[in-house]
Amino acid sequence: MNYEEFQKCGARVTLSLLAGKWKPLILFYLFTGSQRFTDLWRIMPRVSKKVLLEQLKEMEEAGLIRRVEKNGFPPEVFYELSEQGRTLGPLLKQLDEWGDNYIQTKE
Amino acid sequence: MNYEEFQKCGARVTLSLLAGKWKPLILFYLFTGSQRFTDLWRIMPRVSKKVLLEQLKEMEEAGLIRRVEKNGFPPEVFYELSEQGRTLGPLLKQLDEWGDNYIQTKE
DNA sequence: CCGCATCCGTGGCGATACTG
DNA sequence: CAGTATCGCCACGGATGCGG
Repeated sequence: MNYEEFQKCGARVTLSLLAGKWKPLILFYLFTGSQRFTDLWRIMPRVSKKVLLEQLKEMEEAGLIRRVEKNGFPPEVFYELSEQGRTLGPLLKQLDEWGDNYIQTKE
Repeated sequence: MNYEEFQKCGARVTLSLLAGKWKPLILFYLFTGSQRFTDLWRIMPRVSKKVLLEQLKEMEEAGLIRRVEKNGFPPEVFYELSEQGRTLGPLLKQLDEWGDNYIQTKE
């Protein structure tokens, strides 16, 4: 495997989708159900709205989540997992388990 | 789960260990066996020695790989997976498979 | 409430040259 | 050959304020 092949390989692609600082956390929350933007934002007090929007937009373009807008004023926007995004479940679980195990061995 | 918990959660830890631009590729190569530094470097023509060394050092400190030095001149240094690093095998495989699948659905 | 524009600091990454 | 020193870029993330 050379560099070009590596860039296209599955592992690289997957990691690039999860690479954003807040994306895994967003995914974890969305696994608990559809979330309103302002609620997502409130749960993560340290992220600016701008950045949160960026990450959501990227994930939406990647097809991992869906943006659901309810017309009216004030606006009401929900974000939820797509089918594609839901398939990340087992992967996130394994990432989590490996990490927990790793932490154990370091203590 | 709040932000602080998230920072310590397993998934986050795992992702942080794999986050370097060249780390997954390094791991893939090391899974094929112990590698001399200069060979690793030759295989990845686009990375500078400085950066490659940085990533190797971080992975060594994380306990994922081992640095094996053979005394003499010119110096001869090999890098190889630790037991800990070897346990990443199934995880990398799953990352790769999910990514391949993802790419399929995009075509 | 949601999204966008602007400005800015920082760190990861890279190029290059040099030492033992 | 392996590693260090120096310099610079730029994308990412963050702070703040405006507008629909």
